[in-house]
Amino acid sequence: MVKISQNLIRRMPKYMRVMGELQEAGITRVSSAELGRILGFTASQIRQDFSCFGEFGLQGYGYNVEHLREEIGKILGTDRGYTAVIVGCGSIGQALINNFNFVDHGIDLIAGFDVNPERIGTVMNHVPILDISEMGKFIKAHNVTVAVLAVPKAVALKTANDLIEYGIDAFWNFTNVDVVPPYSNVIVENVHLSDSLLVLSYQKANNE
Amino acid sequence: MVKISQNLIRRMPKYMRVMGELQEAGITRVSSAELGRILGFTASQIRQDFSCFGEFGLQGYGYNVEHLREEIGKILGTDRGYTAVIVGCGSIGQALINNFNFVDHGIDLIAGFDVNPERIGTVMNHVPILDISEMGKFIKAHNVTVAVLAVPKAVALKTANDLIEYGIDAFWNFTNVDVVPPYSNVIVENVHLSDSLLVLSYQKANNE
DNA sequence: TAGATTGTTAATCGATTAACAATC
DNA sequence: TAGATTGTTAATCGATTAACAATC
Repeated sequence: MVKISQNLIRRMPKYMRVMGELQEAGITRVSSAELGRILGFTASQIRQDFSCFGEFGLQGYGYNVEHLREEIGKILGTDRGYTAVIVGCGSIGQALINNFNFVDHGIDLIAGFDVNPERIGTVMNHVPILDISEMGKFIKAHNVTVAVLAVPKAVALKTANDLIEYGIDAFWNFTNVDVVPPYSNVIVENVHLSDSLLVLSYQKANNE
Repeated sequence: MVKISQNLIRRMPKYMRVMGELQEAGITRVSSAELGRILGFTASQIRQDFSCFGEFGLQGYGYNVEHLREEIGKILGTDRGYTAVIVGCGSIGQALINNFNFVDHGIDLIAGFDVNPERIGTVMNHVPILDISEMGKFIKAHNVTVAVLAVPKAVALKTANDLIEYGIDAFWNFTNVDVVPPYSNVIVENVHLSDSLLVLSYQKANNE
């Protein structure tokens, strides 16, 4: 198979999103030209992108929306039954528990962990909040795929190291701490809100 | 001046972050080679990047950390005295108010807006929460630079259009709704958490 | 001065776009 | 069949890297 560039990987979720919207709108087929119009990409790029993973279209017809969506889902791993826990249930953790639809991404959010006794034992949006001291046992018992790291900066590194010890090898990292360097087989996706806001500031400052 | 690529713009906040860390650590000078080691970039790329904006270094010496940080700040607009309001103070909005350090990005968060009477009139982390019906008047009176959009999906488009009418032309968009298409002179920075999680899922699914 | 490191030009590499034969 | 649109190869474009003269 061809080399999958970082740029291409970041475009895949966008294809996924559009396929969902088309499906909801009851549209059953779509051409690369139409997809290009929707996303602001060239038709060429879209066909090139898909061809890196297989042949999903039909000459003279285009792409079947449902089928393409399924295939992209397989590529992105949304069909794998992944599970997640949120570590740190402060305001960021709670915002994710209450607002982010993990199920839509094929991920089952099975628990939150915190140190605050007022939170421990509660249930937020069907997710039980457990004592962080039980985390090791829980993770070993439940085959957890992803740890959502939303703890305070000061304990980010220590918590990440603990999680790695418990067998976690994929982090969705909301702390502004680089938690990865030496562990090359640990996957970290950083959510750098800072970078995002600074890009906006740049655009504003250089708009005219 | 040279053309500034999107890739370069997205690297600038990372340089900014490292300069801050170096400064905190009391380091006063740094070479492109050392920066490259820290960030995982080539020294060549770093010099090339900086040269798009000016000459900030000194042959045989490298870059003065404080000076370079200041210059990058100017490029990113952190010295412009921008102000922001948060529109929608549900859990995402509150998480930002309580956790995100706007001041570190040179931005003054001056108000939140909501429809919920229980929130209106309160103060969160020094930020007053006001009735959304007063938003138009407030924005016209206070020269607001950025609107942080954190309202429910259903009212995202309507709220964005209102804000544009009140004179807002820069959005930090936490809704999963594209709020921009036709308004070409409105800047939108989308925080697509979905995309981020799907990339993580992809990496996990294709790790071995 | 000798050593270090920049800013910049040229070379390479990779990603996007264009073109088109294959085929539904 | 004629029209449409894919998958793929080739051409172009842009971004990264290498090299080096300038100079602190």
